[in-house]
Amino acid sequence: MEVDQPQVSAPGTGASTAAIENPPGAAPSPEAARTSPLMTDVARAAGVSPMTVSRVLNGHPSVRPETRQKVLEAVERLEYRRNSAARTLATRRSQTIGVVAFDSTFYGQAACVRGVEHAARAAGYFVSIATVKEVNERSLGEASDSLVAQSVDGLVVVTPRASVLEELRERAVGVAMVVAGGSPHSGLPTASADQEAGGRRATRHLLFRGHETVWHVAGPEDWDDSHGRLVGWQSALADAGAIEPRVIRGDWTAASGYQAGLELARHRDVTAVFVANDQMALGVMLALKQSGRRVPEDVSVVGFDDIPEAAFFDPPLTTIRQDFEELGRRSMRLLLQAMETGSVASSAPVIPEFVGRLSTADAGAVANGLR
Amino acid sequence: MEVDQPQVSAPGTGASTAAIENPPGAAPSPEAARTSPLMTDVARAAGVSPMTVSRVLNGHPSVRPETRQKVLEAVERLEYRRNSAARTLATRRSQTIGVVAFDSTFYGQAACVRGVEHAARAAGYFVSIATVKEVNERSLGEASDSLVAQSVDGLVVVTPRASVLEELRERAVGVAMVVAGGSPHSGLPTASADQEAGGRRATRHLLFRGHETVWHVAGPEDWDDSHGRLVGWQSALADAGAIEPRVIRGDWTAASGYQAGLELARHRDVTAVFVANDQMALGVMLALKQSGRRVPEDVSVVGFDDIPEAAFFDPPLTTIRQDFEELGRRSMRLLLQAMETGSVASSAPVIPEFVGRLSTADAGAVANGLR
DNA sequence: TGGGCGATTGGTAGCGCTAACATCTGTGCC
DNA sequence: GGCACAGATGTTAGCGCTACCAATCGCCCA
Repeated sequence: MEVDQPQVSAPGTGASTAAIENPPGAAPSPEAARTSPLMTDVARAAGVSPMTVSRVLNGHPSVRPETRQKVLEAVERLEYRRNSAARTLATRRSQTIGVVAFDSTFYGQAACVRGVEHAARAAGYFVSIATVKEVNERSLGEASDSLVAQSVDGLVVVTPRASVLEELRERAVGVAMVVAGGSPHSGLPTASADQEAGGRRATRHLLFRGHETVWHVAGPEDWDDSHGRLVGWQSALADAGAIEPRVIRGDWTAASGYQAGLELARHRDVTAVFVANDQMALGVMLALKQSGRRVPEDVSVVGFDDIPEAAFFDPPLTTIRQDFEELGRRSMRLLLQAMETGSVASSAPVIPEFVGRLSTADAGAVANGLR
Repeated sequence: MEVDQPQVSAPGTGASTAAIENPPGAAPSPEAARTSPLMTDVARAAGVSPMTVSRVLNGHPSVRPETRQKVLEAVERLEYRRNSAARTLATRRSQTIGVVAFDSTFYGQAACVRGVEHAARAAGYFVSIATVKEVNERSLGEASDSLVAQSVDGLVVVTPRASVLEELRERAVGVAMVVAGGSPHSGLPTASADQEAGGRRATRHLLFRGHETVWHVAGPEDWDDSHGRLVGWQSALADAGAIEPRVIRGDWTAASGYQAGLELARHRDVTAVFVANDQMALGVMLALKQSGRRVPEDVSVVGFDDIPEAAFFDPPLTTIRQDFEELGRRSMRLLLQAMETGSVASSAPVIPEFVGRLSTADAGAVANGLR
């Protein structure tokens, strides 16, 4: 059988027949720019080979300045945009990093994702996000799968629960991966804040103010942050020889804080409470006040996070500030490192900062000039 | 430039050199499957052609069930993942939609982005996000460019200011684009909430309660939402024949609300305030209270948005609820439509809902049992 | 003055997938 | 029984870019 050799597409014979009759340099006719220009078009316009265009666009050093100039002008003139799919296919790198995040309106999570995103863009990466409604192996796995399917170059997992990551490491083989938040003991490079130090700081503040002991409204049991803050609280109590009241659990929402506040109000001896986040502290304070306990005169309250609204609660909330964006930035830095070197060192935990406001007072002191 | 460097993470570096002498022909060692399997591999494993594998994976109808089964099993067995860059290159569709959003911690924006994301994933699309720090032509343009460079199939712009979109339409040629939030008059398909109706509702509520007039703390002038709420307030006032007090401007933050509250406190005749969002309302209330004005006994306050914390402000805030996630979902629906049909109809604005709580009282009524 | 070296540039061959055809079954019908 | 026809599968040729190597050029030193 005769194999008729199909027309070898000689360079210059370009694909589009229409383009042939369109002399270069002509004013862009309305019909002309049907499809967006290709690297070949730029090359032709600049009088160089496609390869040279590629080199210019990739910042390759050995291109003569004037050649580079010509190419850049052609790029400008044709409004050329490199096709990233083709680039990804050829280089096996997508210039995209994936973010797996817990889908919540919690300030901290959102701010952290923001930090990652900005750092990524600053480093020249695109960002693809997948949020999960529940934090468990399966959902995180699916999310990371979908990101890996997009061939991301790296993965930042913003998760409250590091224990859940074991399996993820296996699913996302070949992709650099770091964790933001969570405990730094996950076996993966992690950027985290020292929750325990924060919890200790909050508790000590209340103890120093003369309170015999400090109650604690904790977050969900399965969050590393909850755990850290609780442990910090316990250790500060132990150091001071104070008795440890029963822990009350919330779910981070103001509503759960309100419930916790109602329960606290039933105990006549409560004078100081460390609440594991600001939203819950808001609820706690409302419940306390509605139960006839003044804040801070009767009960002092310390929150955690320092969300932007905390300074405008009534009373303004004493709290522990976390820099979530910084956390995001750090994890991105870690990821860049991991992608380049394969290194796996976690960065040292950030120490949260104490922010004194008006929701705390000395024990037993019916404040006079506090408000 | 360096090629893939299979950095063995094991501490014992000596082991890696030994691995080089790994003789060929040995049983599939753990080292073997260096690269991920290709469609060709699946095809071979299933005893069919690559094209058939492709068809199965794309849900093409004309594949015999048993063939499909064989292929799926092979896919499973080899843990095959389709390379999306290659797919994108071949199909010219990336299965990714881009989201351009204003980079803020504002609850509404974040919730809206979430809504988009979930709807997108439900529809089988990846989501790539670019946030901008400032809302102007240039920054939005850059963000959308970077998304378009990723060859997204569609674009959702979550913007507070629709006027800024003119230029965007030209830059993102060939990409379907819709707007979430903003005014519905941008010339682009838009999913929005009826801010004006919300503002009117809030103002009327206060008027009905017997207040002679209602003051307004507005958002930034250049946000469509601010404008709509303000117009609603004005129209309700006009309808009632009430005089229109001077507008006080904030920037959405609680801090700016606090400043506004301080100013309001200087006017002895203020008995009712409609604040353009809940965060500012929080600040307003604190300033009012610190200035010796009780809420709601002396001054009634209505917010806007119904953020999750609003119910736990002190007093719990009467407000206008917006369903931001629904907004996101709607804009995604619009986008899918636009991508399929090229249609450009905006969806009807959602009407925000009134939520009565304790921050409002009848004019002049020194409430007894309100708390 | 010739060979060699580095800096520049070009050609070729894919990256992994799918659209569009070509081919091969099996079926129903006259 | 042969032919049209549809369903199931295979073959070919790119999608737009870059890695790799080859070719070319200028310039230096012996």
